[in-house]
Amino acid sequence: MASAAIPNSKKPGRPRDPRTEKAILKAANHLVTRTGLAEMTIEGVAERAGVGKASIYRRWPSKGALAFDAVLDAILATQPTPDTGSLEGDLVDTARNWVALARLPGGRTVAGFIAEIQSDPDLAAVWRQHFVSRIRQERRPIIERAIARGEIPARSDPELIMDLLYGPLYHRYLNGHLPLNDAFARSVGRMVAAAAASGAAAPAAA
Amino acid sequence: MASAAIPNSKKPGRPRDPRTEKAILKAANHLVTRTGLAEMTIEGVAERAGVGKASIYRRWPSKGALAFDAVLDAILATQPTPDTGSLEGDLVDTARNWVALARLPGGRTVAGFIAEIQSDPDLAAVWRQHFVSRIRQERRPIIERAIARGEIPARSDPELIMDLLYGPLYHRYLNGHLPLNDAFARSVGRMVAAAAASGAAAPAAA
DNA sequence: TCAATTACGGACGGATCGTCTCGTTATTCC
DNA sequence: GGAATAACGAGACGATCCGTCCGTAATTGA
Repeated sequence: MASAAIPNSKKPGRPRDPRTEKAILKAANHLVTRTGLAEMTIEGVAERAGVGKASIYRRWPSKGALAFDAVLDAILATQPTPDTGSLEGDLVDTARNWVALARLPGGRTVAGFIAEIQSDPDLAAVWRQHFVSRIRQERRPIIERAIARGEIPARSDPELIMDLLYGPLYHRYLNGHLPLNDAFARSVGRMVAAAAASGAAAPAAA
Repeated sequence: MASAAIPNSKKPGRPRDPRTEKAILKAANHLVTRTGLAEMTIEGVAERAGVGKASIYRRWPSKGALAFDAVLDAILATQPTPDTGSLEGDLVDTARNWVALARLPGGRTVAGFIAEIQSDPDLAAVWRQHFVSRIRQERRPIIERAIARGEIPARSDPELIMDLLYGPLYHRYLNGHLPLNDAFARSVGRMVAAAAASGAAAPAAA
């Protein structure tokens, strides 16, 4: 009954060197955070990592997929789910954390991914599943606690509230038409909390 | 005192053929709306228009600038400023119009520009000035009328309200994590109207 | 008439893509 | 031990597209 649970290499041929993968990811992380995803090239990563291009293509199907693996964990680590005791407090903190990430060195990294997924459907699917949906799943307790506290109606749509919160932040982040700062984050959190408290996020009773 | 008001060619050298410019714009419009901005190439436009690449670079500094000129008027023409008599009605109509544009054939055109400006600062400046700011300017009466009707506080921030409205629409449009449909447009308009009516878009009194 | 100037279409060198080949190395199966 | 297999770094390769340069054509002004 020995199934595929054993990580022992049982396939013939030379096994992949784990250091190769680490070197590629490290080089990709450096280039994508320093120069941006658009400027990062597979050839550049290969040169910096001291590997052949084939060793990259053997592991990742595209530049975007590699860059995603190279930076995802670090980005997610900066975005905890707050628990302040009120809906407005949680929404404001969430928004402020996001703005703080965007203003960090390398803060344009997410913008590079949004740009990339507009013309790479495969990467878009990975992005939605492992980034957008994952963060939203982690933020669900904010809404659930607000409902439990009686701050908002029980039927309030969590996805709608999340879109209302993150949407304006991404909007300024991607368009750059107005400052993306702490004051804006607070305003957005306050607005969304007010809208949700008014019951507008629940199906219309009329 | 004859100033530069006369269109007569008075500069030396061969004058530009006006048909060349029209042919380029027509070819660019076709390619950007059919295949997307990322897939459009200057070489492709030149071939389709039957002109040399230099004739394109002589007129536009980049692919994005050309595409922008080729499609801007058509896009703006689909986005009128509604006047329904209520803030919620105006916001809902604005959102619905935008969603309708996004769902049209060629509806990914704007996504291509958002992607492009993430790595083209010059195009980003043009985009902000001639698209984002222009649309916002045209929507100002929505807020002003709502203030005049007493629906929202006089100090309400129009930019904040616009970001709250457009942000969530763009968010679903660019990420594709959830459907961008008429129901969503209505919900967003209703939420933003509720938030603004609550006074959350005005500077905190506390 | 002719020098100066600018537009024209097409040719050109350069960057990067993704694939492929080379000679070598590490591992499995018999 | 030896054949088969697959990963390794290096880089050649054809393809695509970039942005500029080149020779020619059209126009102005002296």
